[in-house]
Amino acid sequence: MELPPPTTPITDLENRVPQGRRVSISRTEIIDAALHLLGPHRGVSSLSLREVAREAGIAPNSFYRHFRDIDELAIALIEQAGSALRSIIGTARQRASSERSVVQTSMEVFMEQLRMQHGYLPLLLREGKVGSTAFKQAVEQQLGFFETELQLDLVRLEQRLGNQLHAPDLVAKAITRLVFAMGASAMELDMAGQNLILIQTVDMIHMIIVGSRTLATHQ
Amino acid sequence: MELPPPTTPITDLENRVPQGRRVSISRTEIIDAALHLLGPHRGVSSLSLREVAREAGIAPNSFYRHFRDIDELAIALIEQAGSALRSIIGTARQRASSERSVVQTSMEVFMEQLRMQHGYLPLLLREGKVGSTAFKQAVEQQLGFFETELQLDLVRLEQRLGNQLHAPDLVAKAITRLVFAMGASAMELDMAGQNLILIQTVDMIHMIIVGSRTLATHQ
DNA sequence: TGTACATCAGTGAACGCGCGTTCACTGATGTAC
DNA sequence: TGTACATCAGTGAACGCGCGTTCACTGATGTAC
Repeated sequence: MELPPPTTPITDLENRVPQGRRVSISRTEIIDAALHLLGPHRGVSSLSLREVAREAGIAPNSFYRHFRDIDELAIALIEQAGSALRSIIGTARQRASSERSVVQTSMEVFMEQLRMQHGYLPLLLREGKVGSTAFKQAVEQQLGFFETELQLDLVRLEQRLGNQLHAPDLVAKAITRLVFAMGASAMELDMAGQNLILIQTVDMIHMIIVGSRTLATHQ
Repeated sequence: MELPPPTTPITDLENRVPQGRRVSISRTEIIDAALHLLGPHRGVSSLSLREVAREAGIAPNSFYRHFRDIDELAIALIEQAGSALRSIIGTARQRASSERSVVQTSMEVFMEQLRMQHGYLPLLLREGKVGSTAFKQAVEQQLGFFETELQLDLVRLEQRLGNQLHAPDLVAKAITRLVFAMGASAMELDMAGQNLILIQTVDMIHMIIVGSRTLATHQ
């Protein structure tokens, strides 16, 4: 009743495949609609099928042409958010070199993402404890990817510095979990509060790394 | 239709206040009903007023005599869970003395709580990111209490051992957040997986403490 | 190029359901006399 | 002790709502000839 076919121009992808069968709806458009509904204060689990359909400007049952149910959409959202963020953080890490600046730079990028109202990070931070098993596994998987990449970077960096690390896998896991937990609390705070969390988290990360070095050296 | 007045015997509290005005429903009974509905896989935010009322054996609108809405019940649940757990962990800490055994013992008690199907811990672990502002603040407050008590114990212990700590408040905060994050992942796992998480978390905690000592000493 | 046909993404209407909330009630309990 | 009354915790019925899901449809598009 309200929304006739959306007036936004058709994407480039659309133009590149003109002989395709697709008409006006794509999976991506539905995902984007869901993303738009999820501000900084709403969780994926609170999305309803009809609401997403409304936002995407399609009939409720058209949803089923692209996803089996809402849960499948939620998982797609998490996967998209995870890979987008890993790419962003990965780029940030490459630009920094010394240990302090790597940690500092990564955390700054992280907090910057946090502040983006409709960004991917709040999405990942808020989820993971509620929802279907498949959904929780999807979140856990993304965290695992973060840990693996962090561990690689850590080991590389410490070798360059001539240091040894005790249990680098646990160092990476501890840092990842801690950063996500701290980030989740930071979401509710104002700018000053977020900066405090940033400083605290950087300090915590250093304690973990220094502790790991000390344990590797002195025992 | 199904449930006439519950057949469970009236509590001791009830008997101690015989001239009170209360009839068959108490706030506590509603909280217990909600607790019973929340197994290891359901979040507080998924509870409906009617469902809780059904479980408590009362009419849906009787709920309003005790709580303004479901959110007020959720906050009461979190507060009860938090204080119960702090008491349990506090007792465990007092029984242990050396650093290793304090960490080890506390974590064992923690994991034991985790395994209790209708216990308080899963409740606290699952929440905190979704829900009303008041609800999230209630969860954050409980975490703050944990941190404060942990910090007191840490400082006391390290003084006895003759060690100094860098930023003991951050050490307590990092440990608390980490333990809760690791615990939350452990909930989904079997016994063997939970034991692995236990070992990993103990190791992580030591890295943080050792790192804090090293930073306090060497700079 | 033109026409007839098959495909299938998107749809409008309808379903039954559980929800939160409201209303006026009822009936047990405590209190006043 | 007995009676009349006020209080108010608990209730049954009803409301309108948004939900997920289904059905048979329609009409644009690609394909065969």
